[in-house]
Amino acid sequence: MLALERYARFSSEDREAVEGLLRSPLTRLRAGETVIHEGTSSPVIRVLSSGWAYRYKDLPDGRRQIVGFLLPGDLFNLHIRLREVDHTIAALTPISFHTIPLAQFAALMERRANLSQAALCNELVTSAIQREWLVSLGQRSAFERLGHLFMELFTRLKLIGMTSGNSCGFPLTQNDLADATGVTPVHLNRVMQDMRREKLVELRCKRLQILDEDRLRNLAMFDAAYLQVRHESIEYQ
Amino acid sequence: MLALERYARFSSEDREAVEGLLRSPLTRLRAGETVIHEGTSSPVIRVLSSGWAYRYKDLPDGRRQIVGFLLPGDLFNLHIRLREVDHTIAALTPISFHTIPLAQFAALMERRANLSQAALCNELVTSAIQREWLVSLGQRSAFERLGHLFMELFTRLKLIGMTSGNSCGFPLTQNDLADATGVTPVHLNRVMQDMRREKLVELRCKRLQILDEDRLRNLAMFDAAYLQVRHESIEYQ
DNA sequence: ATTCCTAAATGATAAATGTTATAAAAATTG
DNA sequence: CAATTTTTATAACATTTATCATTTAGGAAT
Repeated sequence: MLALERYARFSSEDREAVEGLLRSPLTRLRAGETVIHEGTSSPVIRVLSSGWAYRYKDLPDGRRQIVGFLLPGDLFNLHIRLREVDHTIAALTPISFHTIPLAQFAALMERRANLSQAALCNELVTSAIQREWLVSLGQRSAFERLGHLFMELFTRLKLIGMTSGNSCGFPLTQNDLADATGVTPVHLNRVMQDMRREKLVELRCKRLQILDEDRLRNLAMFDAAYLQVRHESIEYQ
Repeated sequence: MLALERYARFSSEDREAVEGLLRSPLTRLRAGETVIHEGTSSPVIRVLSSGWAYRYKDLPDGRRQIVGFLLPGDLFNLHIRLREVDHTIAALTPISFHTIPLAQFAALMERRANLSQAALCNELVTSAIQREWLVSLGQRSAFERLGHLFMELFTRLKLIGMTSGNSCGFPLTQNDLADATGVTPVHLNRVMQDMRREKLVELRCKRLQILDEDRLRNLAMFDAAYLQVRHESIEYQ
C-alpha cells in the first residue's frame, strides 16, 4: 500500500493510476547501499516497497546527521524542479523500491488533481516530522529526544500495520539512534540504559518493545497529531 | 514579487494568474501578533508581502523552538488536506500578507500545472532549509549554528534584494536567535560576542553586517546550494 | 571452537552549555 | 525628559554531553 492513500479518498481511477505506477520496476538494495547521493539528481521519484531507509546529511568534517527515516509505502525523492538533492538516502536494511520517471509522475499529477494533492500532502507531513525533530534537537533532553523518536517510529509503523501488540521490528543500532538524535553513541548508550531501567522500553535482537506507552508519551511530550493520525485510527488500524 | 517565480519560468498567463492572487485583500499585523495558531486551521494560503514572520512550536512546559523564518514574497500555510497546522506563525516586525482562499488556489493549480509545481517546489525548499537546521541543531556548535543562520538569512535577503553591500536590516533579538538555535539567551550572548571579537559580523541597531563572508561561510560550513541559488545569481541578483 | 567484526557497555576526564541572579544599556512610552 | 520595559551584558556555579580509552558481548564466517 502506498502512504499517499492516507492523504486522500481515492476514486477507482485514482487507485488504478497508482497501481499503474507500482507496476514500475522494483530495485533491490542491500543494507548500507545508497539510493541517491547528496548533490546528484535523477529524474525519478521513488516509493519504498519494503525495508527501512534513512535520509542523512554529511558535514565536510565527517560528522553526519540523520534527518529522517523512510518506512514501507513512503514516497520520496519528489524533487521536482530542484537542481540537486540536498541529502543522501541509503538503505538501513535490505530494501526494495519502485522507480517512477518524473515525467510520467508529473503527467499523472496533471490529470489527477487528487493524486497531486496527496503527493503535496505527503511532503507536508514529512516537513511536519522534521519540525518535530527540530523541537527535539533544539529543546528536548537526550532522553526526551530518544523517547520521542521511539514514539514517532512506533506510531508510523502502527499506521502501516507493522507492529504487533506493543512491539515492532526495529533495525536501528545505537549508533544510528545517536546520529538521529544528535548525541554521541556513548551518551546514547547511557540514555538507552536509563530508559531500560525506567522500564519504558526494551530494545534487543532488533525488536523494540514499548513497555509503558502512556508514560513514554508524557515524558517525551509526544502528540501524534502532526502525523495526521485520526485519533481512533491509531487504536484499531 | 512572489518567491514562487524563482522556481519556474512563468508564462504570461501564469504571471497574470499570480497577479490575480496578489490582488486579494492585504492583512496588516503589528509585531508580535499571531497569524495562525498551532492546532487550528483555516482554508486559506498566505503570501507575506512585507516584514518578517517566524514559525515556532511550543512545548507543554513553556520551552519553544523557532523552526523557520518567513521573508517578503514567501508563500506559507499551504496546508492542503491537513487536519490542522502543527506550528504557530507570528509577526516579528509589523507585517502585511495576502490571504488566498484555498479553493481558489487549488482551482488555479489544477489549471496551471506550472504554478502547481512551483508551489510544490516552494515546499521542497522550505523542507531543505529545515534539514539544514537539523544539521545545525544536531551537529554544529552554538557558534557554527549562529553563523549558519546568519548566512542563510543574508543569502535569502540578497535573493529578494533586501541587502545593501554586506549589510541588511535584521530585526531578530538575541532572544529570538537563541530560540532558533536552541541555546539559552545567556549562551547566545556569549557566542555573539565571540563573533564580534572575531570580526565576523556586527549586529546593532537592528542591522546585520557581514564583515568577513568567506571566513563565516567556512566556519559555519555554509553551502547555499540547498536554497536553489544559481551560483552566479547570488552575486549579481 | 577460533577468529573476526560489529554492537553495546563502562569509566575517567574535559568541554560545552545551562541556570540563576543581577546590572547596564538601549529603546519605548507617557 | 522621566519612567518603564526590553534588550544586552556579566559572573559564579551546576549540569549535560562529549572525548578518549578500554572492555565485553554477540553474530557471522572459517
